This record gives sequence, C-alpha cells and structure tokens, in this order.
Amino acid sequence: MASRRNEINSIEIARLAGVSRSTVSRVVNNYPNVPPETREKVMRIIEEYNYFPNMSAQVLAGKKTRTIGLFLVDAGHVAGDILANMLISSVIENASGCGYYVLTHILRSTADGDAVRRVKEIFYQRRIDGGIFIGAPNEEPLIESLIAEGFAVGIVDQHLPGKSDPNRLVVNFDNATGMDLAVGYLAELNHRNIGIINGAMNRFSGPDKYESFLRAMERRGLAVNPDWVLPGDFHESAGYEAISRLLASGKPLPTAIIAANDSVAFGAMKALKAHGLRVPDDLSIIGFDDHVLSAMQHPALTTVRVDFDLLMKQLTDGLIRYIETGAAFTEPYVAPSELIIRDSCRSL
Amino acid sequence: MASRRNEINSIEIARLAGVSRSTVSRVVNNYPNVPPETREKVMRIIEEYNYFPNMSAQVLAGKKTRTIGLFLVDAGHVAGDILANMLISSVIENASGCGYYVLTHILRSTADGDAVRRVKEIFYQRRIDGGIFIGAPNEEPLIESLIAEGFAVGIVDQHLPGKSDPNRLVVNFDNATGMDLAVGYLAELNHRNIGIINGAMNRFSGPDKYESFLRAMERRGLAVNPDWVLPGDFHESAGYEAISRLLASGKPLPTAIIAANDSVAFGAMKALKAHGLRVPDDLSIIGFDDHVLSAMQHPALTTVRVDFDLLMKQLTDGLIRYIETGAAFTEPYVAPSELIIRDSCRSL
DNA sequence: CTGAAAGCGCTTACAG
DNA sequence: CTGAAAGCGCTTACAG
Repeated sequence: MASRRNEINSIEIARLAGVSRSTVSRVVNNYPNVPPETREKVMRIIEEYNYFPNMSAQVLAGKKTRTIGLFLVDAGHVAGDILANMLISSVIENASGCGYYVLTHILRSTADGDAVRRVKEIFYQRRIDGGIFIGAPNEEPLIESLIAEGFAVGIVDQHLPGKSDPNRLVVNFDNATGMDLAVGYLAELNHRNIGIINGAMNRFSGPDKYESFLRAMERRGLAVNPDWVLPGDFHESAGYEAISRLLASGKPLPTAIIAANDSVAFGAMKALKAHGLRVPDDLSIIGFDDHVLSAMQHPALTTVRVDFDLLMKQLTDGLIRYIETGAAFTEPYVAPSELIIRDSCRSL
Repeated sequence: MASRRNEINSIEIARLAGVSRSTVSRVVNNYPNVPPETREKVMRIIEEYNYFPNMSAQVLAGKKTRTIGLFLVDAGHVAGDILANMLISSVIENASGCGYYVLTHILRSTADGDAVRRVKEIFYQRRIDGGIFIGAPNEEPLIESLIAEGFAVGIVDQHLPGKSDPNRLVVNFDNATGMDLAVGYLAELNHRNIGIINGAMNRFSGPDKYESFLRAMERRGLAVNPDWVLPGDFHESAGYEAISRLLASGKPLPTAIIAANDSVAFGAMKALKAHGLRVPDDLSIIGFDDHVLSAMQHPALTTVRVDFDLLMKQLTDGLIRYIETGAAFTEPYVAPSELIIRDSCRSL
C-alpha cells in the first residue's frame, strides 16, 4: 500500500532520461520521429522503473480504451449456462489476440430500466470503445439508441431490413441451411409427420428458424400440421413444457420433432422420458447448436452444429477493426451449419 | 459517428442548470451539501441530456475504476473448460452486484515473460482497482511482485505460511475434510487398497490434497502403497495417462482410486474403459469438484463437491471491500466440502 | 528531431 | 451552500 504513493509518471521518466515528456510519449507510442539512441535511452529508464502510462490519462488525452464490452442478455443464471460461457471465453480470447480487453456484463432483461441504464452508462462513460450484444431481441430499443448515438456495436442474431448503419455490425446463424439439413435428413429417414418446437419469437433466429422450417417442408412436399408447431423459447424448460402440453392434449404425435436448439431438445427428451416414451423409437428429435452436453445425452442427440467460436471471432475482430479504422462489415457474416448425426433419429 | 462529436460534459450541464461544475460534481457524487431544489434542478438537466461523467476523467481526478481484473492461469483452451467458465461468470455476477465491472484475462503460462508483462500492465496502467488469480502456482513471482507493489490481489488456492500482507486475500478449498470424506467413504465400503492420482504439485491444492490423503489413510490404519500414488495434474489427460501407465506397468491394481479432481477422474475412467475394465466393478473412483459433467458419466461419478460459487463470492466481495475500505480478510476463507455419492464406487 | 504549452473532463480542498 | 482554481497524467499540434 505504501509503495502506491510514489507512482512514477512521464515527468519523472523524462527527468531521469534527460528528455521532455513529449519525447517520452513519443517512444511509448512508438512514433517514428525518435532517433534510435534516444529511444533506447528512454526505454531503459522505462523498464528500469517499471513505468506504464496511466490509462485514464491516455484515454482522456484522446487514446482508445482498447476495451470492448460484452453484454449477455436474458441469460438466466448465466453461471450455469455452458453455452453462454463458451461465448464469453471466445470473445475474451479473440479480443486478447488483438490486444483488447473485455468487460463482460450480464443483463437480466431489457425491460428493466435500471439494468438498461447501467448498460448505457458503460458506453457513455467511455469505459469501452464498443460493445457486443448476445441474446437481445431483434429490435431492441437499447441497442438502437446506442447505435443512433454513434457507438460501435456488434450484434449476434439480428435482421433489420433497411437498417445499415456502419457502426452496426451483425453476425447471424445460417438458419435456412441448418433447417434444410434437419428436415432433409428426417425426410430421408422417411419421416413425413415432422413437428417443431419454436425458439423465442422476439429474437431473429426464432422466426427465422420457423420460416426456414416451413420452406424446407414445402420444398419436399411435406405438410405442416399446426398441432405440431409448438411455441417455446430457447431454454430447456420450454422443450419440456411444449412436449408435456402436446402429450396432455391427446392429439396424435408427429414422428419427429425439430427443436429450436439443443437445450430445448434436452427438455423435450426429459418430458418424453417422464411420460414413458422413448427416443428415437417413439419419436425422433433433432436439435440445433451441438451443445457440449448433446453427445452425452441418451440417446446422443443428432443436431445442427453451429461454429460459435468462429462466429464470435468474426464479430470480435470486425468490431475491433471498425473501432480502429472505421471499416464496416461489407456484408453480414453468417456462420455455416453442419448436421451432426447421432442416435436420436430413427428410420421409418 | 457524427453525434459522437458533441459529447456533453459537466461544464455544459453546469451552464444549462445555472450552477458551477463543482455543484454538478457534488450532485453526481451524491454529496450531502447540496439543497434538494438545487439537486433536483441539476438532476433534471443530467437526465434530459443523458449525461454520464467521463470515467477516465473521474479516475484521473482520484476516483476508483470500479473494475476488477480476473486472471485465469494455465487454463488450456479456456473456451472449452466448463469449470473455468463457471468461475468467470460467478465473479462477474458477484462483482456486478456490488456495482463493479470485471475485466477477464487469460494467461497461458506464468513462464511466458510477455504474458506476465501484459498482466502487470493492467495493474500498473490502473485499468483495475484489484485483481483475482485463479489457477496460479502456489508461489508465483508475478503475484508476489504485484502484492509487493501494494496492489489488491485475491487468490484462489494458496498457502504461504508467514505471509500475511493485508492486500493479499486468499480463499481455499477444504481439502482435508474433502479427502477425509472420500477416504472415509471408501473405507466404509471396505476398501483397503486405495490409490490417488495427484493434482499439479506446484499449486497449493495439489500437495494439500496429497497430504490430506496420507493423513486420512493413516487415521484409519490403511497403508499407502507407493505404486498407487500416481503423479498427474488437474487435467483430464493426466487421469488418462496415469491409469494407462499403471495398467501398462503390470503391477497389481488398487480397488479404489481418488482423483485430484473430476476432470482427472473422467480421464481415468476413459483409460479404464479403453482397457476393458469396468467402474466400479473392477475399480472404484472418486473425484473432486462435482463438475457439471460428473452426474452424466457412466457410471455417474461419486465426488467431493466444492461450492465454487460461494468461494468466488467470498473472494470477490472481500476484494471489493478491501478496495473500498482497506479491510483485510480476518482469516482465510475455506470452502466447505460435501460428498456426493453416485455410482462409481462399489462395496467390497 | 525536440520541447513548451494547451487541453482532455473530472474532483476536491480552499475560500467565502 | 457554492464557485474559482489547481491538479490528476497523459497526448498532440505548434514552433523551432
């Protein structure tokens, strides 16, 4: 604690090296107009005294913070959400590779005014140079207001036709291909009665997956039975409840169900098990994401894998590039999908 | 971008409210010596203009950053490490509850000079008010130098007798109790030939678990066979290799093995399976941590659960309290252990 | 190639 | 209760 008092600053380094603060700043910032001998002389002192420029002073004088914010929306108890955690680490590692830091923030709900205010504060305070949002509704006023203010914001899963601000950087999942893969695979296994448990419809990927489902079914001449279009969201409980309700309704079952994501599929499988039904014998199931736990389910879950790590890398790198150069995405990036066949679907 | 130009500042707010910057600052900082009417008048303008004080200016003028650093050491590819991710979220959520932000940083190795320098930089730059280290060796020069410089540092898993700087805040696992629970349980099941796969011996919990194992065995009059004391670390691969080597040696097997943590136990189980041995029929196994995947193993893994969330809460809250008031831990916190009995141990 | 000086936007004694 | 002013530690035109 005591030693915190005499922090060394650029004036002190300048004195010690026999130059001006300007020159110290020039070598710290690696400017070209410093002769090698001067640079070396100053560097020696800097290293000898363990000098690191005070970040607040640098930022106040016009430098960037080299920090990006990462905002997880509606993540429930995130500490338990494996996928959300993966995304956090992915952003941290990618940003770190660019010499950037990540300030992670969890936002329970965008309906909570205080919570929204706290997010705005982070931007307005200039704590960060830009931020990434994961899990936000497709048209989220908080995000729109931030973009309108000119802040650099990266968004996962959004589609707002017509909006194309340069400071709005968007990446998406290739839901159309993924859903086509899923439906196509089930069709190959001779399924004709295929249902879906939808995701959250206020997020872009919710309706996008649903519409992709409709198109994929139509393309194969398969009818969509409204009784088998089950409302849900992206959580496990939604899958459990959707199946429980369907079972309770007494209506006939489809032979296969596509879940909006793997968590939903887990819930659906639990509900089926709880009612004495077997997967895939009584019902085939396909999920989305390829969650870490998917391969460990019983049966192992067939799913459409999304390369989240790559997706986050594109977004993080893109955001940093925008911050540094003002270069916007030329076109929205879309993560490829891949069908991972395991044991949760059977041939009819 | 354009709107970024005319950021509003305290001078502007002062002008609009018809007061001085000093007064604006007083209401922003909630100082008592401002009459209610003045406060309201200023607050109205602040809200109307969406004014948030520039953080760098505040810090430069003497305020705290309200940010803590979280440093994950030797975390391999952290994006894939579920447990590490839980710890990150736990710290973020706890800090957020105190109005603090978390800057997470991943440190491959404390042997990498550049990596170490980058960590130091974060502290010296005053980017953070303090930092938490997870996974560092027990006596880590980087940490010691930071503490010597007076920085506030929280540490998970450390024991350095005699060192008791107020700015060194330590939490530990209750390895002694946990190991006693594990050995006691196996002894009850009539196991006498018990082995151990050790953790990393440069971390405190490595040797601490081992010594606790020796004591727990001795307490029950059980002999420790050196052939069954297997070197390892805290990764899954160490468990796999330890068992593979033991099997390859042709030496007799113990009837039970305690793994330094659950990841190691997973590796051990895989190795046994690969050699056609069954758990618990041929060998009983106990892990430590109660990893998310432990209950999903085949057989489900019996383990000593550690309440990581509580542990991180104690540390995070303690660190923030120290930053704000200078109050040190009165005594190192120790997380309680609990035996979770599942299916990986059999009675002899 | 280099230094003196202004300026970044706050907070905080100090004086009244 | 309130304002004028110094100071926090940098960077960056500007002038030479």
